[in-house]
Amino acid sequence: MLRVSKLTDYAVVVLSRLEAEGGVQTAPGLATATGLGEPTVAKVLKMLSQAGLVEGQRGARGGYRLLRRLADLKLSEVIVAIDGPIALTACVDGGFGLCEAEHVCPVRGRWDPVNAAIRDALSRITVAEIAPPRLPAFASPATDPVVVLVAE
Amino acid sequence: MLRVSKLTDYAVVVLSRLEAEGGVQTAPGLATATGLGEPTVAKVLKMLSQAGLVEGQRGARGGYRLLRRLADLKLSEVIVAIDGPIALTACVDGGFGLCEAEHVCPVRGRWDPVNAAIRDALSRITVAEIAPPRLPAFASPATDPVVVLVAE
DNA sequence: ACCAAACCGGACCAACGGGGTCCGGATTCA
DNA sequence: TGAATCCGGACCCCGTTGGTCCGGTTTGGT
Repeated sequence: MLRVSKLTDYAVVVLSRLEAEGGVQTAPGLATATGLGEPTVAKVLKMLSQAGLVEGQRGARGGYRLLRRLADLKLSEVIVAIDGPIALTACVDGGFGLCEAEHVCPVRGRWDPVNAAIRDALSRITVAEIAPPRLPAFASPATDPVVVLVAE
Repeated sequence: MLRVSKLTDYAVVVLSRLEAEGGVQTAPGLATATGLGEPTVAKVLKMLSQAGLVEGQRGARGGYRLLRRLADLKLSEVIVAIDGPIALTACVDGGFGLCEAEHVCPVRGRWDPVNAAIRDALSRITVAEIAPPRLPAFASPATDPVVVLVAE
């Protein structure tokens, strides 16, 4: 269906929350602030950390810190960090001889301009453009309102 | 992984073969010509027929016929025909009611410009541009190296 | 009139990957 | 020392994808 994973969507939410609050924030804190599951948020942050988009500080008083402004962060970077390389066809990855029709497949390498076009389009959009301008205090649900944890 | 389905890839192969040979061709014939499984080719052709990209003629001496030149066929049309609507996130363009975390999700509708950018990029590429210029049935020496495109 | 070829519209099933959870270990600060 | 927190895995459930198959219908040829 030509879709990115949900994790990428979550990453945008978490990143925007990181920038909105600023400083160092813990994974549990971000989870409650965004309404997402804590293990899921932790997973997303781990991936973003491995990709160098955020930095993790271990130990007590630890947490995650944004390394770049969202306005300087391309959406393609987030997608690559979560979903892996942007390649529309399955034949491109691995390099294994797994494709049984390898010697028959006539379109090998022909998707390259398509991949380039997609990559170009996604690199022209910054995370700041699609991030919610401000995390709305979603007042609709009857559940306990999410309290904004102010650092100080 | 931000990829289109294999069926879409097959569709490009089948379409290019349809145009290369011209006229009306049967699904089994296209299967043997492309090296793909016959049921798979039939499935792809059925989808393309439902989308109005090809026309099926039933009965003996039947087969499928290309309705438009590949140069006039946008790649996005093929993707939509096989994979469905192009929407990177499960929440399709402001759709309501389907997302269970509707009141929690803070990025609703924010992926719309991204979707638009992808659609635009894919509609600027024709099938003729990525279709193999000629189908090498057997003699393909696999010279073209497989390139992995990593978005920056 | 009959049969074979071919499309049509489904249902069906196995395999893969995504989504989510959990745990033990390492690190840092009070 | 102990609590808080990140880190790096392993693990399982489930939906989608892919590939196949079958009966029905249409059409042309003998």
